[in-house]
Amino acid sequence: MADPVPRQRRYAPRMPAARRREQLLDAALAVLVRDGYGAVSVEAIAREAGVTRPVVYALFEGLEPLLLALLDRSQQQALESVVPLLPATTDLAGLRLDDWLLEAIGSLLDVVRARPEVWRPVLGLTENAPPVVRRRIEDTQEVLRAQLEQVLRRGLAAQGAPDLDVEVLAHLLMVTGERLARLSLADPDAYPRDRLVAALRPLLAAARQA
Amino acid sequence: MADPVPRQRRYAPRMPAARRREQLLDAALAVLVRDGYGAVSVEAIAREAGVTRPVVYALFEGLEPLLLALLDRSQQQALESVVPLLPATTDLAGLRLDDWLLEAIGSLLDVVRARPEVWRPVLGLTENAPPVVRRRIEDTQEVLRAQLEQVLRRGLAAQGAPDLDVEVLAHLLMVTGERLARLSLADPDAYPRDRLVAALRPLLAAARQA
DNA sequence: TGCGATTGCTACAGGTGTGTAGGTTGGCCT
DNA sequence: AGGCCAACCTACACACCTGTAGCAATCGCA
Repeated sequence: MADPVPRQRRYAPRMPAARRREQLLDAALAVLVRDGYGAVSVEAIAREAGVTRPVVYALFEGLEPLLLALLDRSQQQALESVVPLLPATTDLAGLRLDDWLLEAIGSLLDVVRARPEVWRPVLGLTENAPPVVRRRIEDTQEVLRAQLEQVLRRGLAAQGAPDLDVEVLAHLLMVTGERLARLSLADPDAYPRDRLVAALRPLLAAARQA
Repeated sequence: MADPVPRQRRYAPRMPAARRREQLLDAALAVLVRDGYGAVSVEAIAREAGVTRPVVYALFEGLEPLLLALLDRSQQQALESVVPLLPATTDLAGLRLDDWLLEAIGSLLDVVRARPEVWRPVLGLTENAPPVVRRRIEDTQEVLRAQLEQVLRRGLAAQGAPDLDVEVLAHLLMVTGERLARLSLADPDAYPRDRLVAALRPLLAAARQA
């Protein structure tokens, strides 16, 4: 009497909580990259993972905590790639600042190109995000900017360069990095790494000599 | 029997269609500036205007057409302020390119500071916008960027400057302008117009000498 | 003063998302 | 084998948004 045909898998395959958590974060990232922050919802994440909402609520307190967890994961990966690009303060003496900047930006482009899915959420999609998430992204960017500002300040002092507005310049370098990274992601053929780096060189050279 | 107390104005004050259209655009802009694109809906606009949804649907085909109408209005105002900053092609010969750029960006900052509510929607809030709106904003930015690229190309040719990657540099100048404008809006006291312009000067020196 | 076009409203049907309460299934472990 | 708990699910009560049909108020003008 019972239906012997395996009724199209009513239950999602079982998983230990920890693994399911990771899978949900992956699902959230997938939705986010594919459809943008605006499309991210508990519902959408559950759907993407082939699971129902209560599963999500059992593992996360709600949407925002889930997104923050995702950000923890992504930002850690992102920072791990980027922080090494900052020079140790000890090296600053013998450092040609503009050469270092060019190399740093080149490496950034490599890193971004290597793992686009990690970077897209941080690079472009910050506006539509829930306020908490946006704040987090902006805070992190500000931390990086401040770091960069320190490097610039010390580097310039060490090589006796003129009085530049280091704070504002750090802002401009950040958006420059962002834009170059985005160009690189959007059209890798038209904007290969070396072209972007080369385009930047004359600007930085100008800042070198008094 | 009837309630003689004027029941808290059941009807919104009447208005000719044309004026109501404008008011609805204003309401949309207000919501957008206050709560971001994500909060914009026909419902929210109607509420902000003190009116019910059918009124909105009577005057616009729906949310997207309304937003596009708003963009028409804002972009026209924005372009009217910005286009005059581009030099006539005839002036290019006697033009010191970097001085012109500095002056242009200075004027941009003035214009933005003068009418923040016109610029905010275009400057920051593009990500959460409906796809059509985002496309429109990006297209317009690309048009401006292409214009800028032309000015740079001709200007550099006219003053015999080195072979710079004008296309990429135009991108960088655009994001630079954007960031400076945003800094200016966010904290006018910390970032007065003249400081921002001054910070930019040393970078632009690159364009001058061969 | 009263009629008619204009302007606005109420009310309904349908869609999608949020959380949660309470039942069901599957698999490990004795 | 059978019990038990973790992992999933169904179902409900809200909330907010979209469009639209049909009714009610208002204002201008004869």
